[in-house]
Amino acid sequence: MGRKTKFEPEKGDARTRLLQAARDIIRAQGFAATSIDQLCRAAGVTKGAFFHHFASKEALGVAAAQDWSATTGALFAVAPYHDHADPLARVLAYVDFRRDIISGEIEAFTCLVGTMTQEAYHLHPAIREACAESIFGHAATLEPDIAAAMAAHGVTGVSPASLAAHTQAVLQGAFILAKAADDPALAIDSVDHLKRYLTLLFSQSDRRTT
Amino acid sequence: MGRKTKFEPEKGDARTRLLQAARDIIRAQGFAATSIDQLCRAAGVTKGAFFHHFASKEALGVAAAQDWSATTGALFAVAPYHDHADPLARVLAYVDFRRDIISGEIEAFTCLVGTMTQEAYHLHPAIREACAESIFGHAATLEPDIAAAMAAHGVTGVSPASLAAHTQAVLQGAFILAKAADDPALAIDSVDHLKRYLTLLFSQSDRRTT
DNA sequence: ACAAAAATACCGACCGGTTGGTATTTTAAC
DNA sequence: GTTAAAATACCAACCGGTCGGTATTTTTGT
Repeated sequence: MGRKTKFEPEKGDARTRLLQAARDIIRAQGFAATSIDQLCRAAGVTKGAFFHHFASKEALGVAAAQDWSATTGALFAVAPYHDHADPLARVLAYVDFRRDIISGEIEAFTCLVGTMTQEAYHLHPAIREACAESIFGHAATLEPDIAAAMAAHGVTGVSPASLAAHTQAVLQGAFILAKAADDPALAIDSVDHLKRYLTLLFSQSDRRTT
Repeated sequence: MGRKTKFEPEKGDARTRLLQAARDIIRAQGFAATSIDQLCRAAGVTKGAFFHHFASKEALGVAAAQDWSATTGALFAVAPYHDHADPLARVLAYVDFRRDIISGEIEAFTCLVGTMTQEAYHLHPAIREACAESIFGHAATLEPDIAAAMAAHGVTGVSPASLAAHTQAVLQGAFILAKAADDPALAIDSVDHLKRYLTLLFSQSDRRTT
């Protein structure tokens, strides 16, 4: 029942290293353009190890999406934007938090599952599903705060789920623009527009009704 | 010394058919997952014809992006949203126009260059550049109307270029969400949020200042 | 007017390397 | 000693790209 590698204990096991390599390389190159050999080379493992842990390249894609959900989920769960007392303040602080992440190399702040969705939605339904769960699962974590803020400010005409999804759409689109222009500033601009939208949406309704 | 074909075999030109196949197949599968053989099969031409017209697969990608710019540019140039007298009405009608396009099969309404940008920004700089020119070139066509609407409604604090770029970010993000959920409705929702943002942004400033 | 010359358009067999994946063997933990 | 983890060796299909060749059209010298 050999479970752990005696050597290189700090680097983790083959599966973890492959998942890390997948996260970094697929974000930069995309899923289809990333070969299993390249992944193995980057992770420092052999092909035999790869197919011991993953049944296929598609299975690796699914696992990478799930791993992405887990790691980003943990990151957002402890992020400071939850600390505000007012629900609207929490929502706006979330947007600020997303904005602050955008800097440096593009492949360091862009979204793995957004990238994979584009390529896999037609060819690899299993990956598409895992990506969808990641995106909409994360969006769902915003819904309670959005719903509370809407109730507090009397905003009607939109659903919390739709608004939560829209924040993710803006972020995904911002990443595409940053990639196209090869400049993170474009992404930051769009996130600023998103914050302005939320501010206007919630302040406008205050004047109308309660 | 024959230089150019005076009268092209107009309709069924191999180059044109390859470009059409590229537009359709790459939108569904992505650039890397689309093989030259598949393109040739779909276009009904041979590999010899492919490499007669395009120096490489990357060159095909660049040509496809440029072709996309040309065809969509022609479509938007004659679109009815230009007919409104008021610049803000033109901007909002543009958003409506984009919204109305979203229906049916996902690969029919999504954006070729947005899809290619994700995959090519790191591996194929030439494609990234062609995609960027397509996206930001289109955004630039919106700037005069946005600038006029801002002047008319006294909107300050944002640049016309940034707002034009943001409309494209929302659209690109909306496409990703539609792909992830396999449902165009998600994309329509985000475009609705975009229109609400523009409405709020331009109406709010009216109250404050000129 | 006419044909040689040259360029374009297209074909499809073929090449070497790479791909995702398999089969078998070795290593190491309990 | 058993069993999981990982390494090695290997494969057939496919990849982007090349190449020699043909057919057709346009240019051009006369």
